[in-house]
Amino acid sequence: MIYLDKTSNITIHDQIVSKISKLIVSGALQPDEKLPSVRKFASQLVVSTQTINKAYLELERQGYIYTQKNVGYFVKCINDVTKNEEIQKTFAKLENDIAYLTKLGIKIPEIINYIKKVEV
Amino acid sequence: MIYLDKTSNITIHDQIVSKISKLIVSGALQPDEKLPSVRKFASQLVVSTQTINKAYLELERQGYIYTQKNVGYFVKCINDVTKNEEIQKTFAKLENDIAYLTKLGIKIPEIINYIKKVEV
Amino acid sequence: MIYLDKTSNITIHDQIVSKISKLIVSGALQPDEKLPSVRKFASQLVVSTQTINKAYLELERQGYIYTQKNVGYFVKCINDVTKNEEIQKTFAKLENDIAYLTKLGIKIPEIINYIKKVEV
Amino acid sequence: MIYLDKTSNITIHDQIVSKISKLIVSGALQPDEKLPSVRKFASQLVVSTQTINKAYLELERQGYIYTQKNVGYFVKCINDVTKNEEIQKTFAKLENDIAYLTKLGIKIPEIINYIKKVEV
DNA sequence: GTGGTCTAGACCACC
DNA sequence: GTGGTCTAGACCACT
Repeated sequence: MIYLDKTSNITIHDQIVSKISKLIVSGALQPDEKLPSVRKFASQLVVSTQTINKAYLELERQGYIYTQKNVGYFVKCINDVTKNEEIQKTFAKLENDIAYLTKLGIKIPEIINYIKKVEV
Repeated sequence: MIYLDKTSNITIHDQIVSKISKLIVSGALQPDEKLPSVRKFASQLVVSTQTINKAYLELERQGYIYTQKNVGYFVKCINDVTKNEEIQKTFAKLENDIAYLTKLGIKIPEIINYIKKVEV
Repeated sequence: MIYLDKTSNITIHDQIVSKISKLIVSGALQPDEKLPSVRKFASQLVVSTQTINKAYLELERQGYIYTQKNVGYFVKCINDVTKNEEIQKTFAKLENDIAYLTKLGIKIPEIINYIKKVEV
Repeated sequence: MIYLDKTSNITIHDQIVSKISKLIVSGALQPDEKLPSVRKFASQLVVSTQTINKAYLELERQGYIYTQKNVGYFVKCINDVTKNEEIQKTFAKLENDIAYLTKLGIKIPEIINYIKKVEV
């Protein structure tokens, strides 16, 4: 289930786009799986249908989903290119945060130790 | 110098708050160092003075800076508590991204190797 | 055979109406020729019978076809008046496009040269 | 001034997109010229602000205009590539209509004569 | 006053 | 029931 922060500075439809796309890329949503209908999803998340519409349109524009009129929205098969892009973006964020941590006085070995604990 | 993304969904004053606070916590801005005047900063960043004002007020509220009337805004001495909070938040983000990377098929040792390369 | 663009903004039954009427006026469909039954046509075009029904009713209203109950829909004899209307409408569109081309910097002689090549 | 057909099957925002883009490509709207504000245009055309918004967003996506937040929408400099695309599309329509006219019994020389008269 | 977002409710074409 | 469009009115951040 998706949790939305309605007080956030990030727009609601962008939050939805971001979460759905993550679910797709990570495989939690399988190719050709049907997404909730605009109306059902809107009532589930307690937002207007237009907000869902905008999110779905954006996901379609970004290549994550496709639409069949009068039928519904479906998950596209994510190719390796898209996946690699996601990996690159995430590594970039990682690098950024690690740089920040070192500025805060944390040494790389400490970070690596932390990550190894995450693994468990 | 600060770069702002005026097309971003994140509000401009929030971008400023986020960047200044990072500069402070990481030590790039030293305690009691004077920040640019509202007007100068506004003209530097090509935004309105109100936007800078709002950013400074928020930074003051969050405890990063203090104000001396008719003199200017200054960097507060960041205590260890604040620093630790930052570290905790950053580690939380790190953990999040690592979880995402593993879902994308990257193994922890690969991530660690990547981090070691960053170190160089 | 008719090709439909189901992603178009133009409604499906309007696309059908437009294509059938062109086939009739241009003589590809001869007077008193029987049109496909609603059900067959619907399954051929992979649309619902209601859509075909609506298209046929509209074609009847516009005077292109007539219906014999329990028998089917048939092509009407297109009189010269209808034909002339079509010709006028098409010339109007032509004029429109030519005006646009001249605004784009294309000279009339170039357009005529292009048309002469089409002739071949 | 723009006239909208609210009874048309073509969506209102698409009508606006189509007309504005023609005005831009043909040079009636000059590069960096400011477009009407969302609200003013909406009240002029007697549509909702969202409809204008959608039209402007689409025009931006198609590369005809650009936006400066809190300032307005402006006409982009149309490069020759875009112009050539427009010319190609219009010639395609022309060819289509000419084919239809010939099916209706009009000979190419007649069409050329007609065009020459348009020239006057 | 500017763009941008959101809601709640409505209507349409289609399945 | 499905997506798609539209309205009218509201609030926000920024100039």
